[in-house]
Amino acid sequence: MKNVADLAGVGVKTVSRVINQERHVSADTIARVMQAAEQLQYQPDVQAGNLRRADRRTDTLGLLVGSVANPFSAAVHRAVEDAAIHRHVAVFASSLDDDPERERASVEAFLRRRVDGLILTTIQPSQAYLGPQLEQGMPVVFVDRRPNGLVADTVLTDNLDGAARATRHLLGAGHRRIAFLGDSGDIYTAKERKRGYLEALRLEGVAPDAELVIENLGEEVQAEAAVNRLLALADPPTAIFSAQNLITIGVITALRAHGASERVALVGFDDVPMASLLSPAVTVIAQDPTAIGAIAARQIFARLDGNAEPAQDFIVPTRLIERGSGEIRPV
Amino acid sequence: MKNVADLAGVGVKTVSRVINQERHVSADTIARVMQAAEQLQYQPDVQAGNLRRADRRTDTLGLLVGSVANPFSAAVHRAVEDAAIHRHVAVFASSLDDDPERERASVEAFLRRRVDGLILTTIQPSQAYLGPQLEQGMPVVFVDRRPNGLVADTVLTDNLDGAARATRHLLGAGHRRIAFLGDSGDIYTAKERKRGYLEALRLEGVAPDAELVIENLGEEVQAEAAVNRLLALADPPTAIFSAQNLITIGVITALRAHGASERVALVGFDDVPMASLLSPAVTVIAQDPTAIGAIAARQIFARLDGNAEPAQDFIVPTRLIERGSGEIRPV
DNA sequence: GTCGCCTCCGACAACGATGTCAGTGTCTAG
DNA sequence: CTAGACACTGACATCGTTGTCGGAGGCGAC
Repeated sequence: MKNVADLAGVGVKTVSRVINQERHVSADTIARVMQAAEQLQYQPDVQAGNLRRADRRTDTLGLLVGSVANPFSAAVHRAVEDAAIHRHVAVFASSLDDDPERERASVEAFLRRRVDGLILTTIQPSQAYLGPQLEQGMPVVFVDRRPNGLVADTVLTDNLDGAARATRHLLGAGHRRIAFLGDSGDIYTAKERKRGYLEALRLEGVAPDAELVIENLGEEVQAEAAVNRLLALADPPTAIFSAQNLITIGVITALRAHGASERVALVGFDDVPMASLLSPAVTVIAQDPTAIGAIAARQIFARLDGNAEPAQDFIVPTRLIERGSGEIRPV
Repeated sequence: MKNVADLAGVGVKTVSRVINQERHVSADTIARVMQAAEQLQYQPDVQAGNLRRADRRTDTLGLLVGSVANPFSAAVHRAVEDAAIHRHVAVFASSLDDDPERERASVEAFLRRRVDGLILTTIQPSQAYLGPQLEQGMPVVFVDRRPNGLVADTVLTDNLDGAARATRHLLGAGHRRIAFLGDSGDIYTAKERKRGYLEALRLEGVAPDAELVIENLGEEVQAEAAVNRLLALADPPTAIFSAQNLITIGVITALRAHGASERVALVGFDDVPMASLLSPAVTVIAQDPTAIGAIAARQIFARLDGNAEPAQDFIVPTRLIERGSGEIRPV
């Protein structure tokens, strides 16, 4: 900036005024400064400005999602980015990988860089460590999973309702032996979805069978193995509710291998890529990651703009997409 | 930092020394400072430090990809993140959307934030505007597309070879009427893939038919329409080479609708999600986005660590995955 | 005892920008 | 002609941190 000022023959403050489009600079001076800035390829340093600026904004956001390579997370990321770009806010994106240590490291990295706000998916047993930041007025929005030990804005899929709906859909097709395949019970969404499954069974008067409930499936191959076990039972399930994306894919693979995909009904939680092109096409409870990201970003910016209402929950509804696999009736 | 110093009863410089683990601080003082920092939940401001620090590093990277929601881009992003996290480097990720204005805005946003390096996918006709940064020693690596008006490290899929291989594969199955479906000829990868297609035809002595070459397909529905047109020709193609991800999906949808998916052969460039679960399963030329991201990050860090060799091209090979659709023989 | 070296520590300037304030010049109303 | 308002400008302090430098004290070698 000093160089620009020297070249234009003005003081640094005047350059600052021109760059920030403040008033009280003559047209002539503006032209000279602009030309000098152009000539020197001057780019202001937002961090340095931020140091002295009154509002202390860095125009930067920290986003922590499951994994930037996961389609659900990627859609959330994209929605956040689209909201941020309009405000000239840049987004730091990190992957959680359901690793508590990564949560800690990422949040710390964000805070050291003085982001204006945080959008977080979490795995640690408690997020109380963010208390000081919240009190200082930093906007924090949790997405996909509810925080513990802290009250803050949270954007959630309606997991309970979606899982119940999936289960009711299968019950409605006449199924009574419906298996539940889910991932680790430590994860908020997994717990909720299992709860929805059990509740729907209860309301219909169907006693849950522990044999049909398999959890802690982290990867596709584990889901495949689980299906293999289920189909080998004396009284195998006639339908499967798969409570997560990758698990659904594992289930499809395993059912195919057994030649059972036209016989055993399947409803998955969270949409699967290419679902409508598979045969049978896959019935799912679709989430709306774009809405989740958009709402989270909107709330962050509302807070930055002064909204000081009490923390709020945003529940994003799911949508049942009937494509075929969920409408198979028991034999 | 001032507060920590006061609380610990030492000077600010001593706090700085403790935080940065410099030598010449007594164990007793270290303990006092650490305790004060803990008590005040002190987080150093990396940007302020960077202002004065000799190396001027912000431990920050700018990454511009096609779209963070696209699986290919997401995999690149993930690979970059994994490399960065080990060096405590945070990544700004942005989406290009093949919009020149977005390229300009994103790069500017990165530069204003003084990132240590750039990993870019570009769309503008020239990247000469980055000349000054390159000269100042900022590492810039281009991924997926070659830059124009600038010599810099570049990581590319072997588009020419991959496209030629796809075409040869179809020729080898006996096809002579092979359609080419690609996106905008303005895009580097599209040009290269078309070149590979034409070259393979030429080497085999097959005259290209302009009727069978359709370009500028940006979205799935356009690809579907193109297939409809192709199948309505007097002498329709017996095979299709689809030069991009989304186009391949559109082709599959359209072939299905015509009941032609078991009759018309298909090879796609870039893998498609769930490809092996479709019927017929989709034969593709798979790219390796993880390798691309990893190589780009490695090169950025090598440059930051002082590597000053001339700019280099990294060509990442493709892999032909035969799954069925590409092995259909002409009737 | 003195010199030199080393450890430990803090005062101060500086990084690149902005907020404050005061100074100059011009215009308008009385 | 003068006072007051307002446009325009730059000097200076400041943001949170680190580089430089010098001072105080301890220790070993001569």
